[in-house]
Amino acid sequence: MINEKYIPSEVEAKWQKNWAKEQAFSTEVNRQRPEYYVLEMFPYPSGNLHMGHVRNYSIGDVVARYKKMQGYNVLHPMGWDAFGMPAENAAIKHGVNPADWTWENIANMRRQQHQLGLSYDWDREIATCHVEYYKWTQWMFLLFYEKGLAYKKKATVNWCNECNTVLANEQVVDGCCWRCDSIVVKKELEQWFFKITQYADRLLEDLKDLKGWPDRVKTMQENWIGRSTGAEFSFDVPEISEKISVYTTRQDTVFGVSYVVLAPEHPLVEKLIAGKAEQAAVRAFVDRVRNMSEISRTSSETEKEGVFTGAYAVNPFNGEQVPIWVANYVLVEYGTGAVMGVPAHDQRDWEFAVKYSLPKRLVIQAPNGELATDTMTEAYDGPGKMVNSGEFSEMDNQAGKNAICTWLEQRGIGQRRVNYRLRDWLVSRQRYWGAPIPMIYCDKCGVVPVPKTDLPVTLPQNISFETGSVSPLAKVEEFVNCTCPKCGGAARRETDTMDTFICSSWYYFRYTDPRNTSQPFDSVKANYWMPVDQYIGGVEHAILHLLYARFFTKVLKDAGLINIGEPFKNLLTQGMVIKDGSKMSKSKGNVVSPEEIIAKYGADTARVFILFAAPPERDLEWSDQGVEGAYRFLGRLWRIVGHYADSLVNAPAKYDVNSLDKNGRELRRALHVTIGKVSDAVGERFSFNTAISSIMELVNALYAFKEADANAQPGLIREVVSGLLRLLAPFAPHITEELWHEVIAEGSVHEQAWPEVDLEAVKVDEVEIVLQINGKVRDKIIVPVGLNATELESKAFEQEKVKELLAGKTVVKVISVPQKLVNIVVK
RNA sequence: GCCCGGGUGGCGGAAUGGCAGACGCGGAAGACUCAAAAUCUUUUGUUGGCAACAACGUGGGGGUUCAAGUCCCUUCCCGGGCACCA
Repeated sequence: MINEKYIPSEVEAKWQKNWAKEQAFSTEVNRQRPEYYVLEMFPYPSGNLHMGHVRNYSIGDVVARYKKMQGYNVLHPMGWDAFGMPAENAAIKHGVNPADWTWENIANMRRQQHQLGLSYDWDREIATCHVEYYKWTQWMFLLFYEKGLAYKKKATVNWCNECNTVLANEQVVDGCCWRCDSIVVKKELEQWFFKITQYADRLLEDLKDLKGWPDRVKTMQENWIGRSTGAEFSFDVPEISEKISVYTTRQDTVFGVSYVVLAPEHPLVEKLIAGKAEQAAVRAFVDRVRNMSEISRTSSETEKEGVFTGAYAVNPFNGEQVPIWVANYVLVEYGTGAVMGVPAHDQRDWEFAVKYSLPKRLVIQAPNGELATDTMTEAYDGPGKMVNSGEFSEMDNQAGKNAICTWLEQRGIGQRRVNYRLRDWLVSRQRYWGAPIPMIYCDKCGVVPVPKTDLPVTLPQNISFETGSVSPLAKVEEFVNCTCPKCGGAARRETDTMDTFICSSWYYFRYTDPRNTSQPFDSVKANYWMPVDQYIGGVEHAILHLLYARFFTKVLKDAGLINIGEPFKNLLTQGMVIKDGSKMSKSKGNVVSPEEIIAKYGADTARVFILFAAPPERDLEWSDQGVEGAYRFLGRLWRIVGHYADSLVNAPAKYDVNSLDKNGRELRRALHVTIGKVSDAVGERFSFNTAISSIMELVNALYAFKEADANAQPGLIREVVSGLLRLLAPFAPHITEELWHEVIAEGSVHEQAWPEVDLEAVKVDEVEIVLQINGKVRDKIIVPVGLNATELESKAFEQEKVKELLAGKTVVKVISVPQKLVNIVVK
């Protein structure tokens, strides 16, 4: 018997318990059915779900449930990105144990996820801080090391004073720390790196195959990788018997070089100025630039400044001596740390030359032939004909680029070169709460990897947290001191932990085989499920996580562990949840707590609202009244099904469709039109908002039917309600389950097949045709379906209103579109 | 500066080149009620008109087309990404 009033808390708790008991969403490899892997980015266990999570999981849950009803074997797991700074900060601030803090947060957030009624296979839950997980993260590190992809080097690295640790380039946003926003400084440190640059080309190339990714994300990755092609060659510096190697993409302009510039950190600077009058000035300049912050140093707004070294280099193309400068706009990390200056054809060089009165020489003439350095006001970087370029003069500059390279290669003084903006991934962190890097330092044997059989390297408990610049693990004697696996002598452990982005770079593989104790995952299982068919998360990971995960996947493929090269086939980047015009945040005080909303309206309402209020990729404006609307809609559904409950329970499963009257046929048509619309919206377009609006229309149609026809055929009502509940089930899983159970059948609505359109039901025998005169709607007529253009036209001219409006006018043209409209053009 | 998104009623948002504003919110009216809430029904782009109806209307300006929110050109505004990468 259906309760008169819809009380979500009762319905939802009941079914959540039931699904948990039945393990309704557990999955195994099954080759009888097509597989489908839907994944939402796993959360950091901060303690509470926020609306962004609710949105993320609601979207994923709709996809998972829909695919399941379509007959797919669906994998839909959940876990925790559980290592990271907040746990450690809580430890420092409140003296709690990071592990305890993390596990408590996980427990709370898991409880909140249960309240949302998400269809996860909870047997596959993982947490990256669990020793059975990070053991395999360490295994991955060793794999990278074996493959020569993990190495240690001393380098200038990004350091965050607030977080007391180094950061990867990807984690520096506008010169600030991605996590705490404080200014990042440079430090010279010996650190572990992953050789992601070795995969730069493939990471770039394979973007083309990611048809299911938003262009925006692909473009961002493309920019980040920043591939360029050009030439590298040397300028001789006879006075010190050295060469300065430069990289350029504009080798076609080599005859226009009027100076060579080094980065302040370039290793040759000291040698060049040794004993020269310029020595003091150059050193002062270099010191000043080095002390500039990263932000002002790399901003294109910063004025180009430089200083002459007093030394000269020889242009190998024309033998000219050109001055060597040091300037702030040259970066030591990119290319060779030295560039050739061609003021006429590079805007930066132009500005620099103007400031220091360096000569400009035109070597590319524009197609209109009007360029001259005296009349130019800025550099010309367009295409053209090479001039003043010796044997290359008169060549098209594109062809010239090639010819110059060939010239260099033939003489052995240079070659074609590809360069990337992407740098290797700095993966060490001077923090406690992360996976320890499984490396050992032995005085005799040097750097020795921990044997895989000795894993895991366990994080010690009972550790004291004081702020300082050494890694917390370095202070734990029992952890640091160990024996060398090679010689058995006394040795020390690496005390840095891994960047947590390593943990999240392979978790989607672990889900495919989460309890494996002998390997990170079984290849057969991973190959069955992978790639992830639909990945869903925020666009803020467009570069970070999504680039690292792609890198990992390629390395694992090369290592023979899997047979796919890309982890995520389709990517949906959801928009933010906004309130009062800005992102929900504690500091803005505009946070709406999911738990409160669920307590007041239920999870179904929260889900329906959040999916209905905006398309998934766009930002979503939170509206309390909108939530009320979603709640009202579910109430309306509840009541209309309740109204028909008696006849539904006794309804026949089959009935004679031909016996329906006009109202009945229309209702049945509404059902099947809705099935078509919702299937298209959910399955093809991820347009959940319009899917829900179509379902709302069907409910409205049911109310209209009730008003019009008191004696409904039970068979028809059953067909409609059964279809309606199945259509809504992925969105509002609890209420549909309850109603299904009460009025349709014993089993779960979520085990049912997705409804199919009956084309017969959708057919109509009359259509409305719009009559336009000069493109303006003047009348509408109902005509039998299938009239051709000519028949329609004559019908149109028969209309009294049309005749009236045409009186005294000349018909110029008539456009007649069957099933749609007739447009009469008159003068 | 460059590259992506986006600009549609009072609001969130719909519209394979073919009736702009589906659906929801908000507003108005009616029914039920002693009354209110809840619910159900009707209505609701703007302007003019008692009305039938007409004109206007998708950031601005041009264009293509019988027909443009949708295609093309141009311009403005908002959001995001990249930005001395040679």
